[in-house]
Amino acid sequence: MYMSEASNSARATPLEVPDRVYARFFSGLADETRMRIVRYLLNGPKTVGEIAGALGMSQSRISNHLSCLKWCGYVEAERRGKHVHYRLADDSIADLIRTASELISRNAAHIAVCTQLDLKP
Amino acid sequence: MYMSEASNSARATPLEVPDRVYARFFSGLADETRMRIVRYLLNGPKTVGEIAGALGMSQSRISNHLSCLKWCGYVEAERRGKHVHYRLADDSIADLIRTASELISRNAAHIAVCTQLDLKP
DNA sequence: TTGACACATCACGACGTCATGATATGTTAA
DNA sequence: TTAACATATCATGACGTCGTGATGTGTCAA
Repeated sequence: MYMSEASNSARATPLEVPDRVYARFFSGLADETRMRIVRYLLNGPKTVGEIAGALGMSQSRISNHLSCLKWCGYVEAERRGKHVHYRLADDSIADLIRTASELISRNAAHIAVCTQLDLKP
Repeated sequence: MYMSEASNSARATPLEVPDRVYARFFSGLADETRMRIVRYLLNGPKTVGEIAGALGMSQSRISNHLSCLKWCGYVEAERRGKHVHYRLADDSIADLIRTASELISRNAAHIAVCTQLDLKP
């Protein structure tokens, strides 16, 4: 899904995160399907099939989004036999979502109808 | 991209946020230009012209993105004479960015070999 | 080895989002 | 009022991202 040039170097403790990387990172949560997956994984590790079944979506769709989430660092995968178990990669992802929900709760009505540059209130 | 809402929650508490709204909210930060604007506004309120000048971008481009950020609740606008001053709408937006930077930094090793996030500064 | 299962990847069409440049709205001062 | 400035909005074309369905890869058991 995502395409980009390969990176050349990254320091062990990068103090400056380029805005482009921030944007890429947040784009991981800027999709309803991926958001559903991430929030579903708050319940604990799940296999691809479990996620697909729980969300009522095709296996390829879930797998595609999981691979996107993995690249962005939201989830980690571990193969166990035929299955691959996915889990959230870090506890602070829950913090991120909690902070967002607080911000959203103050402006939910507007956000729901936000259509980016094509505003039609 | 946008699908209808899948059956998601059963009767929600007032604070429950639909995943599609989460996605919309995070899409506000899922663009490099908007990310630059938001981070620039961490320095304090600025007019449209100031932002456009500082970032070297056209006025219409900045204005378009500001209107998007406003709808998503990231910024607030206040007109003073001919100018419109924009500021971050909430202090916790800085928290959101800081948490993200920690997550990104924590994944430096993985991101270093990531072919989808370009880390060049 | 074969078959079945679980998951990953790919190509394609549909549609969303971007930057640009032209134009419209609003504000102030002369 | 008019002119100049600051900002907002719109139409267009380029490009990115989505979901689907087909196909590829990996694992295990018989």
